[in-house]
Amino acid sequence: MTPPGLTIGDDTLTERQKAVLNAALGLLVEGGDGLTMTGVARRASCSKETLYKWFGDRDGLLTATVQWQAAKVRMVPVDRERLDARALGIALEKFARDLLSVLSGDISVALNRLAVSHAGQEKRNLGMIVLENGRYAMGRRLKPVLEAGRDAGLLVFEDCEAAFRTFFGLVVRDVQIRLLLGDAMKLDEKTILEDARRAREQFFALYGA
Amino acid sequence: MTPPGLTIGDDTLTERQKAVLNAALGLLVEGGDGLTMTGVARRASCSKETLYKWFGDRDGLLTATVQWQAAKVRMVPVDRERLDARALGIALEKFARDLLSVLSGDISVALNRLAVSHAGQEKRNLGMIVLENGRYAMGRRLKPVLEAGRDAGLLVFEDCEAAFRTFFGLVVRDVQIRLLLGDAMKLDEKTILEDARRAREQFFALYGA
DNA sequence: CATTTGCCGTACCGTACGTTACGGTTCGGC
DNA sequence: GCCGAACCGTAACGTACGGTACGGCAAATG
Repeated sequence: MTPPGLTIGDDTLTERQKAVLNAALGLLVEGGDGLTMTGVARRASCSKETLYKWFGDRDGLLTATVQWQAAKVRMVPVDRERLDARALGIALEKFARDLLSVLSGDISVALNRLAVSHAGQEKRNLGMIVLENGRYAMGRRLKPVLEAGRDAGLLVFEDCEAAFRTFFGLVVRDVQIRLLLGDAMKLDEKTILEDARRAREQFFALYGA
Repeated sequence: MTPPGLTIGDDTLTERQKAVLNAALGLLVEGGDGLTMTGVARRASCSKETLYKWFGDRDGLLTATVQWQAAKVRMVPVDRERLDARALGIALEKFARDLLSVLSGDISVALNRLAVSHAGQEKRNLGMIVLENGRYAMGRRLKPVLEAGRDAGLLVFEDCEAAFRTFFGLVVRDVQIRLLLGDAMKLDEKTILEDARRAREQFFALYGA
């Protein structure tokens, strides 16, 4: 059994365990209520006893599932070499595209729904995990780019965190909450490209030197 | 029993029924899992038989609760008389303050968590109700103001919906998703005022004539 | 070959909760 | 005062699901 509190990564899991967590992810995407211990055991062709041996209890399985998915979506970091206005704009736009793509994906929606509903109860760990690997990871990833842009004289801001949150708002707008609430909005590749370009332009209009 | 599909308003409910729904709201805010039929009956000092007689089943009670809360938070409409740049800025800033105040309130967070978790199952009605009385109601309320600003030559945009969504993003940013995920961020009166002012300034910088 | 280990499949248990049923009480109308 | 409707409080039922126990089997281990 995985010790509680230990971060689950790619190497601390056997292939069989990864398969089990992928089965849980599939069940979660197909509809939040299908994710029962019996359902996971049947989908993964394993016994419930094994689930409890490996993950402790239902919460442990859910936590491991969320962490496993978080470990899978490591986005490529942005390089801050040769930073001119064009390169910075490309980096920001690519970041926006990646963010919208992940956010609008079935897995992200299902995972955020699960974490949000668990944050309503006493168990807030799932919410914190999603926050840490979602919103906060985004900030840690983009802030060096923003600061590099400021150092290069391309951007003007005092509070980097505030600048990132504005960029976040310009990119995401009402997309995430509408998706979480079940709004059947279409977010195809073309829309994402347009949204990312618009967010970049608006961000430069607000923070460009 | 309330016929299914009928919109529950302020006048279609007796005082006793409103008290029951307020009890359900209180239970919901105190922790999503406390909202059981037995819990509501005990809190409202009524019998479960009465609950089922009035609301049909648990889903009906939840739907009525959400609609009842939505009926309570009718925000004051913005008047479009005497629209100069200063009046428009004040209207936008007040809208932003109201939006942030409602969004960060305990009831809104609890209600959105409930609706989000229900959107993950097959029953999407709660999510649609919250969307209709939340995000969409905001759009219907602000769009006339934006168009009046455009008619007065104060704002420049082609797509009113897009302009509203940008304003929404500038105001809300990451606040709602962080609150829904259980982030213990403080959003006191001072912060809301500053956020609203910043959102107004940024929106004017992007869409001002 | 004998033994241990790990795991599958399944049956089982306890609990929580939605739902129903029923006896007792209050209250307005005649 | 009498009646019926509405309602309260509680007990009871059915089910779903988290968690546990156990038999069997196959592969590793000696």
